[in-house]
Amino acid sequence: MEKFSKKIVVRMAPSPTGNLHIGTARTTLYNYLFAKRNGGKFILRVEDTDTERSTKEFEQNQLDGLAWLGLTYDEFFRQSERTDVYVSYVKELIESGHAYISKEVVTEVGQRTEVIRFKNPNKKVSFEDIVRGTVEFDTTDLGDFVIARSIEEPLYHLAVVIDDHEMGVTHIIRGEDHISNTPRQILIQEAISAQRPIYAHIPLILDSDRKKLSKRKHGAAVWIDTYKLEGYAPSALLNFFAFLGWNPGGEREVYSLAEMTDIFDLERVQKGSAIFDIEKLKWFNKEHLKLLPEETIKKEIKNAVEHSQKYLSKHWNLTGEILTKSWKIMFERISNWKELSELVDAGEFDYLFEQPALTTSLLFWKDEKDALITKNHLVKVRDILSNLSDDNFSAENLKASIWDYATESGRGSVLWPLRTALSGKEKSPDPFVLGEILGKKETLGRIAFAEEKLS
RNA sequence: GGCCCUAUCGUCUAACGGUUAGGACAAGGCCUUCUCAAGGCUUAAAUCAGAGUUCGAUUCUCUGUAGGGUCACCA
Repeated sequence: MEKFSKKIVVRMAPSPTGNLHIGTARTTLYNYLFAKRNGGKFILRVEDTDTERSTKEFEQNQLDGLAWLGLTYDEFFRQSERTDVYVSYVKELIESGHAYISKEVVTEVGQRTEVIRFKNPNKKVSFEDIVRGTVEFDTTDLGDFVIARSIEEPLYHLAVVIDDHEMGVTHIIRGEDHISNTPRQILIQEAISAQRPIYAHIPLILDSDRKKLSKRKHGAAVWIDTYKLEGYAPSALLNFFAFLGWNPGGEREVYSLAEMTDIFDLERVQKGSAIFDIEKLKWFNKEHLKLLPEETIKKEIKNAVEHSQKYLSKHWNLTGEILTKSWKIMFERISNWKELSELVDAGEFDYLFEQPALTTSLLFWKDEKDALITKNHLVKVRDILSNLSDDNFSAENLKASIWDYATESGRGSVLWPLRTALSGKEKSPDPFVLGEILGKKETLGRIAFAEEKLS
C-alpha cells in the first residue's frame, strides 16, 4: 500500500566534520522511517566538499554510529568523488548565463580573487513544506551568492542541488535550520531545470535552555557515541528521538524500529522544536532493556559489573551462580548499564562478593540498642534457618520459615539486624532475597559473624 | 537588526470547531514494607495575550508578545 505513485527517494547528507550528532541521527531516522514506510529508497551521501574540516575519522565515526543504531541505507555516495559531475554543471551554468566568474575584492587572508557566483533573478519563491505548509521568501536579499570556489570546487548549495537532482531525490527531509537555505537551492534547481523535490523541515532538538544542541556548548553530550558508551540501547535512542517531534497518536509510547516503520507519517510531525530530556530517555531505555531476553540482560550485567574499577581492583568473581541469583536486584536499580558500573564502584553490591565489615550500631533496629536482645534474635533466626536444606534455601522458604517468629517479636527487631548482618548496609534488598543469593553456608556464617560483633 | 519558523501541564505530546482539555516523563502523596529498589494506586500541573469569524474556538484569521533558526569563499 504505497502512498506515492512515483517511487520515493530520500537521502541523508551528513557532513563529516564531527562525530555522529544526535540531531543527525534523528534526521537520519526520519528519512529512514519515511523511506521504509513508503517502499522507497534511502541514500546516504557524505557531504565532504569542505576539505578543510572533513576527515575520514569523522566519516567513519558517523557510519559506525548509524550502523550501531541499525539505520541502514540502500545507496552510498561521497561528494568528493563526484567532482566531474559538478564541473560540468558549473560550466553549463556559466555558459547559460545563470552563473559567472566574479572578481573579488580581497579583504581577508585566504580569500580568493575569483569565485563563481550565481546570477540571482531576484524574485519571490514559495514552496510547499509537508510539515509547515507554504513558505515564502524574497530572494532579493540573498544577492548573487557564491556557489563554487572555483570550477572544480563546488560549495554546499550547488553540490546538494546537483546531487539531489542526479540521484532522483523526491523528498528532502531535513532540520528546520535548513529552511532558509531552501530558496537559494530552489533558484539553482530552476537554473539547471531540475524538478523540485517535496520538502519536509523537521523541528530541531533543543537543550534545556531552548538553544540548539551544539558541540561547543554541550560537548560529548551531543554525540551518539556517548550514549552508546553509557549503555543505552539503540532501540531506546531511536524510540526517544522519533518521539521528539512525532508520535503516532494513541497512548502507546514504546516502539521498536520495525514497529515505527509500519506507522510513521510525516503529516504527524510536530512544528515546534522539542527539548532533549535525559530523564525521559532513561525511562525509554529502561523500557527497552526490559524487553531484552534474560540471557542478554545477564550478559550485559556481567559486562558492566566487570568493567567497574572496584571489581577490577578487588579481583572479584561474578560467578554464573551469583549472577543467576542476583541479576534482578541489580537490574531493578538502573536505567542504563553504566549506572550499574557506578553502583558497583559506589559499593552498592559489595555484599555479593565479600563478608561485609559490621558495626554494632548498624545492627540495631531504631532505638533498640540492646546487644543481647539483638543477638538473641539472630541466634534464633540462625537456628531456624539451619533446619532448611541447601536445596530449599529460597527467598520464599526463608520468608515462610522466619515470618512467624519475626511477626511475634516485631519484624523490625528481627529483620533489620538480619538484613544488615547479611548486607552490611542500611539500604539493601530484603534478607530473604539476600539469603537465597548468598546460600545457606554463607548466610549462616554472616549471621554468626554478626553475633560475634554483639558479644 | 533583516528574513523565516514556532507557541497545550516544568518536559515530550493527544485533540484535526463541540471533551470534566487525555496520556507519558519528572515531582508530591498513598499502598506494599525491617530499609532500599521494583510494582500498584493517586494528586497537582497547560491551551502566551488581545481582537475577530462562528451558535460554539486549543483548533480558523489578524495583531501583539515570547522563543527559536538563519544571515560564510561551512554544511
